[in-house]
Amino acid sequence: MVPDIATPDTSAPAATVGVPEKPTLDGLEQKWIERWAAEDTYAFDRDAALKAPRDQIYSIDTPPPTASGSLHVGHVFSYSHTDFVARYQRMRGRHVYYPMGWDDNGLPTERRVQNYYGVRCDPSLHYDPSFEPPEKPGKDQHPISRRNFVELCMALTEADEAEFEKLWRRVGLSVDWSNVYRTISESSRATAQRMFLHNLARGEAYAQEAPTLWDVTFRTAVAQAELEDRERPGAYHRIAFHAPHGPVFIETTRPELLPACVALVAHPDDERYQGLFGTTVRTPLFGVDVPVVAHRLAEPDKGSGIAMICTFGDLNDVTWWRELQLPTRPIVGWDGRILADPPPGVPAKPYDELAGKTVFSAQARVVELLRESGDLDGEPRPITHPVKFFEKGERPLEIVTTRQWYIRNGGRDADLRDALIARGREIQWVPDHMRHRYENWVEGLNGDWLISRQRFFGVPFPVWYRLDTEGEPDFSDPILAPESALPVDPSSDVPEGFTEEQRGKPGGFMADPDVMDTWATSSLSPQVASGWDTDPELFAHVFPMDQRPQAHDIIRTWLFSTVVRAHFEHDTVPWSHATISGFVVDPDRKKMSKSKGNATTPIDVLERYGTDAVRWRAAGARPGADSPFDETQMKVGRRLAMKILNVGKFVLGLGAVDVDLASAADRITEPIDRGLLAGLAGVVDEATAAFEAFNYTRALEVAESFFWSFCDDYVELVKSRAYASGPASESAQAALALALSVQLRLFAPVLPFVTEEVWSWWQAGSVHRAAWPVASELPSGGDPAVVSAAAEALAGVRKAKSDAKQSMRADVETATVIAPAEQVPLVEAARGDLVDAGRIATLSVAAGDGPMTVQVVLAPVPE
RNA sequence: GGGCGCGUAGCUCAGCGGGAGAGCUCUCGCCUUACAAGCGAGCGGUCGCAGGUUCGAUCCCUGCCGCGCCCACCA
Repeated sequence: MVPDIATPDTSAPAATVGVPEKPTLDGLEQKWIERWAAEDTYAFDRDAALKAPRDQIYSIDTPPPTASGSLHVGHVFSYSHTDFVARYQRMRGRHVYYPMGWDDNGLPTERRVQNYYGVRCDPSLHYDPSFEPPEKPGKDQHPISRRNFVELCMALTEADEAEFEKLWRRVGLSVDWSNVYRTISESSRATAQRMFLHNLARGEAYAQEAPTLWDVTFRTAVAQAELEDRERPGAYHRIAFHAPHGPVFIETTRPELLPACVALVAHPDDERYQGLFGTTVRTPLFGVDVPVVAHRLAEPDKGSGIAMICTFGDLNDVTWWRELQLPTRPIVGWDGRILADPPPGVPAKPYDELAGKTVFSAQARVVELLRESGDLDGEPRPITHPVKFFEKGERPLEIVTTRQWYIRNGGRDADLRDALIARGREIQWVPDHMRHRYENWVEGLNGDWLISRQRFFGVPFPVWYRLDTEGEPDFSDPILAPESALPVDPSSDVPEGFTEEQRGKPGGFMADPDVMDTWATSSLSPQVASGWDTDPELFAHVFPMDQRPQAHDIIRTWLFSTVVRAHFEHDTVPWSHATISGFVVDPDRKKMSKSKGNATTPIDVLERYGTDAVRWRAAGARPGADSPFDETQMKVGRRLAMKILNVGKFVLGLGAVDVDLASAADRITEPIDRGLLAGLAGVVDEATAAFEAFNYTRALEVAESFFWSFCDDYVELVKSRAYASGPASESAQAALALALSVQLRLFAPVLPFVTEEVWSWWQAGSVHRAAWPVASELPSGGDPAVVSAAAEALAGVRKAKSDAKQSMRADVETATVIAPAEQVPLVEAARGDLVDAGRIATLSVAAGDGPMTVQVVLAPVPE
């Protein structure tokens, strides 16, 4: 269904800039980028939008690119996809709200700053206003205060973002560049903190001390959504525990966790261990008595069927520990090393041999000790097995008990989970099957969303804690920042009723040291972009937004978390449509990414083929479909752009330039001219329907296929008539003018530069502010079959010339078209054009059986 | 192990119940006053395999094979 909406006035007065002698694509980008900026071509008219009904506004929740990252061709493709739709909607007459954002807070920026300047953040240091980063990063990272560090983050991201904007302008994104947001900006921070306080007040956010997946390199907690499995070498160690009636063998890949062992576990139905349940066994080396317990998660056919539970080796341990209410014996610290002191009940010997070691060297030592004590049965058996990593990390995750902030996401609450799945079904997914990714993920959640990170460049939690007389924090009764004060930085701001001198002192206060995870702030991109915190009037008009474009790999993170936040705060979905783009993959079908070294730099491709050609190629990748990068395709796009330029020049030179478009339809009398425009009307309808379904690929395809036949057949057929004068000539000129105008507008969303260029030769204003074409602006009643019949007959003549290895200019003495009876009048209707285009002296047309044939007698070739 | 998607010309892909298509590549031609970064013509496929439904299947159903992605498993 195509909504019936008002379209802007297009009867602009002709203001011919002039048709150039030799049109060229060179320099088009720079020329029009500057012009569009100067004329605010893509500005969002807030005042008009606020008066417009909601369905005349189109708002887009643009993905804010990671400012510290680098953009490759894949980004260019997916952002182009969104721009196609934005331009289409704008031409449909809608107020397109299309801001750009930069995701500049978080770990990626911190890493970039550390490497770029050779610094690291040490929160214990004081701010040094005179600090200047070294010219060249030194070998050792220079420690600086949090505020100095954040200042560097701000400076570097600003520079990065300026580069990004340049690229996006080059790509031709019709973004309103007066409306750019940053996820680290003051208003973004205020939005994130306000939303957090709302979540907290409603019980949707909470803090908890719990075992947490922990990256030992970055020394921060990470969330379930940020995990990935990597195959790593390991080994099964068969180890004897001591029971009264002999050894009990367990198999483990992590013998170094032996001192953290709190129990052995087997399946309740496992007959081998029935006698042991309820008894205790003694750990080797350490001699700690641990119970043997039963739990359904223990798998009889895995290893020896009985496993040791350690605090904590993996998530299964956490489950067992929680459900079986076992004690805690933590031995791994935040830095990934074995803690200095043994946990309660574990003897200092031989623990002291492990203290301070990495888990890797601790494992080696434990194996030696087990070998010496005779508790290692046989040799370790090497295996490879999947190990959980932080997706940005380099070392396996540990599980460390820490205090963290969470937001409920249905991972521990079936009702909430169902509600969020229902939200997913309110969204229209493009393509539809991407919904499964969402539901798959929500159904598989096994815990709430961990949003706190032990990092520096992010949005801090607007929370302080009172310190008791011993200087210990009281987490049970946090001091919350008042909403009127947001954003706050609790590490430098002081809560009401306290003074800075009381910070960290007994009886005083301390700041919550953590910052929010990137997704906890980017999940608010609709609110940030729509002015929830800054412009409630606008927010009421553009939210829920119309479209969330994004890639499929972050459905579980960005998309899901955005749904969660909108569900809690607004009791709605954040947008009506989620359009999911695929990846650009290399010829081996591997995802393009900088880290893999297979990424193609966009600027290079844009330089070589031109923006329109690259966008044309991008349009060939349908929503959700991965698409291989192939330079030969870019050439095809460039060829199309060139063709539009050339045919535009030619058609206008044929007299179309003087045609008054408003009355053109009345002067189109020739059947083939009317037939052409009837065919074009069908193309307009198809392209429109395709765009309404976000199928820019199909929209381009129908326009393009029509266009090539327009150039190769129709223009060739009518050009000599158009050259002449009289009513028949005027008919051709009017048809050419209308067809050019409509086709430029059909191509405008995908090929903004070349269409704007040709448009500017004879029309006032920007093609991108012109009305999307509608069938009703074209004369009705024509028969497209006239064009196809004439083209078929012309092809027959061309084939004869080609077979005779003659030029297409060769003269034809006689051409005899034998066609099905119904085609005869169609060919006759185009007789004059056919004779001219084929250089035919005598043309006869007759009815016959079977498909059309053309018998051609060529004129003798003069020597 | 679960889910999703995809297997159609050498390549990239459209078509999805009654004629197997497009572009690129390749071949052969053509200086044709819009375009030689062009134009014209042509070669090329038992539509992954096996069953089933149907008067009829590339298209619908079932199973299998292959590829990709997501999730789970991680003693």
